[in-house]
Amino acid sequence: MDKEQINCIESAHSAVQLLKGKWTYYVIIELLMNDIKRFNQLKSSLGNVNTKALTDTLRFLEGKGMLIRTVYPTVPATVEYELTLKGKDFGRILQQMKDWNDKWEIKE
Amino acid sequence: MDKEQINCIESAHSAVQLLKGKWTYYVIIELLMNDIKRFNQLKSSLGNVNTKALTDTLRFLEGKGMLIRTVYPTVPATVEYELTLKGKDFGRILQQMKDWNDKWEIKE
DNA sequence: CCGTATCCCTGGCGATACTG
DNA sequence: CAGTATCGCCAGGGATACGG
Repeated sequence: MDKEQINCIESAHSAVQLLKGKWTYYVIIELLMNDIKRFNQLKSSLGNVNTKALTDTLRFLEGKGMLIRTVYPTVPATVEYELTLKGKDFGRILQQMKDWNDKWEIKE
Repeated sequence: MDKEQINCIESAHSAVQLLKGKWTYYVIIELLMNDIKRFNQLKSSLGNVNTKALTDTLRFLEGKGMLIRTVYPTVPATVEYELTLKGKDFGRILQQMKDWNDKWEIKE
């Protein structure tokens, strides 16, 4: 890896930010696996996150253009979340992280 | 990306943890660019992090096998930090994050 | 020079109750 | 069902001073 490349890596910063939150990573994984999920489906899948943490996370990812929130005017309300193309493409990064981890984890 | 692949991505978890800390990312970048740096060199490169935050970060990364800490018994003490092979290989992930970001960032 | 030792403070997150 | 609204905690970081 040459120096110029590395120098430019600083622009990885905004991608890194996406993984700072405690739940962002798990939400993305869930939506990669299931395409579409409703609020409470996500909530139970993630082992009962509290509602505030989950809504904060979803709003954050929506703001970053990672997912789409769709509200259906039913009673009671139905809301579906799914990844955008950008969000789905992020899966490649997670895949590479997995590969890296498998490669370097301690074996005994 | 098929479902089985995605399911396994959960093992990306420990790679994700490496980016949670406020300074881990920047330390790795610095050491990718410079191979070897001493404590105060890192400190000033990172825009004067406070000492505690930096030592915590360095100890954390050392514990994860990302870097090597070498102490030279000079007076005053000299300490050098450099990435391990594992740490250097992590650069590929950051590179891909940069590529992803360039691909999807908003242009206007 | 390279930290350790304190103290402090903030914001991310949790628990819970309540609404359209 | 899908949140919003409060309140509170506490771990991660910051500022500073001191030690080998």
